[in-house]
Amino acid sequence: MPYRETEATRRRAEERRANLLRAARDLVARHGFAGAKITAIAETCGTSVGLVYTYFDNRDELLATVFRESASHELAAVRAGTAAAGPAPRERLDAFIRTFAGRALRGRQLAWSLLFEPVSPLVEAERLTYRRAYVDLAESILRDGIADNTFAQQNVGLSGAATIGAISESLVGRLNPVGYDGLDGLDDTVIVDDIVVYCFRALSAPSTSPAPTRQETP
Amino acid sequence: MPYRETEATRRRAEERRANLLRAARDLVARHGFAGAKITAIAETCGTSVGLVYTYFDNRDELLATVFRESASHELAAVRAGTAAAGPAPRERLDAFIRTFAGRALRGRQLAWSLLFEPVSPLVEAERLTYRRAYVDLAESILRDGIADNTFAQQNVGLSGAATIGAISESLVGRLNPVGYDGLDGLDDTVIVDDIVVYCFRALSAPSTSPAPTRQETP
DNA sequence: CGAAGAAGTGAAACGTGGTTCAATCCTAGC
DNA sequence: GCTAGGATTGAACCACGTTTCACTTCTTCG
Repeated sequence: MPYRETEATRRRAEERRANLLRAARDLVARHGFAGAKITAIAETCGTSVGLVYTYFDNRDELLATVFRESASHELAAVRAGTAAAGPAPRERLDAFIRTFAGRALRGRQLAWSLLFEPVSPLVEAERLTYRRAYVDLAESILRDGIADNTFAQQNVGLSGAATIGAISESLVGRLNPVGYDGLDGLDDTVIVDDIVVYCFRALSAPSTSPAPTRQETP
Repeated sequence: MPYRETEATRRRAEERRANLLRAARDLVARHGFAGAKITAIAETCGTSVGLVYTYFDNRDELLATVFRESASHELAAVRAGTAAAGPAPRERLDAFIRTFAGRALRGRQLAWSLLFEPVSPLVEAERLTYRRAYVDLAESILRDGIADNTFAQQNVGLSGAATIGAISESLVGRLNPVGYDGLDGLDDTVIVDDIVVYCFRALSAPSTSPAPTRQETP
């Protein structure tokens, strides 16, 4: 019985798979999911079209994997940024928004693809999962902030979703490859600052509502 | 020279066109834009596939027309609902949100299609226009409210977008045909009430303390 | 080396809708 | 009724990516 799977072959296979994923990720980050065509992926990493199908059942599954990897990377970054701000809800919310918005504006095509680009249902399901994760993160900050009176008493679930919505919608214009943007001409940092202001006002108790942090002048 | 265009023929043609549009509208309201296939449209109003192309250049243009009609109808309804509330910014904002959210929740598939369903770039352009119109409407309420001190001094453009985003995102879960919804189990009216609360908090001046740090950006 | 069988190739088949167009049906005016 | 020319039909066509699969190349081990 010749041929046996061995360390070398397994490693090579994993490498191949990783290569395909990397190629796909790059294409997505450059041209969106629509641009990640099987032929393009194969070509990018110098293999044949058919090979892709020995590593992935079909395109959707491949794209879903790409989505998962990219999105979880982003989520981890936002979580890290938030955690780095310490335990105080005020600082955590500030960091959350700035990390999220900042990263999105720095990698626009990717952010747009992850947040808004039309995708197949399978990938959309993946997106829903991550959207939930962001809402959850916002909610947990919110809950802590309500407990210590930083934020007003409120429907946490709704406020979480609404806040993610407010942030996203404020960014769509800038991220969309074919933009509309009623916010043209404004500097990115101004936008982010104003998003922070908006969210703090939206979540804080009217009576206490303190000025948000890190307010540099434009 | 036999055959001449006449009143009767013209009327019949317009009727045909209107029929096609109505069929398409119904299909969109029932199955989304993806469900409005040319064959389905033709079948629905008992004509041939080919005929569609004597009335519309191509599918995208037809769908864009459908979008325009449906969206402008919705927009008009929201405008009317808002106007009916009188001149006071507080009541206008309240009416705006309730009309918008209420209609969306009453016609979910249509609302979802108009707001979120993946569509071709041509239709997406149409969507952008209407989204802008809603943002504009929100902005005008906001501006008036700032003038009479109902609302806080703020970046009107951003707050308008963010507010539309907050409302939309709070609704996606309920509208999405394949839902995620972290807000399951809550009653529609509760949701709408809480959206109103959220938006008012987001836009209103803190009752006691004066305007926040960052002054309005034009 | 040679056999067993996995890895890899890429051209052709497929699926899905939109779009065309030659053939046919109608309508208006004589 | 007849004709010119528009209205209507629907099967064939096309576009375009995805997926398959018969074939070739490579890897392992006795």
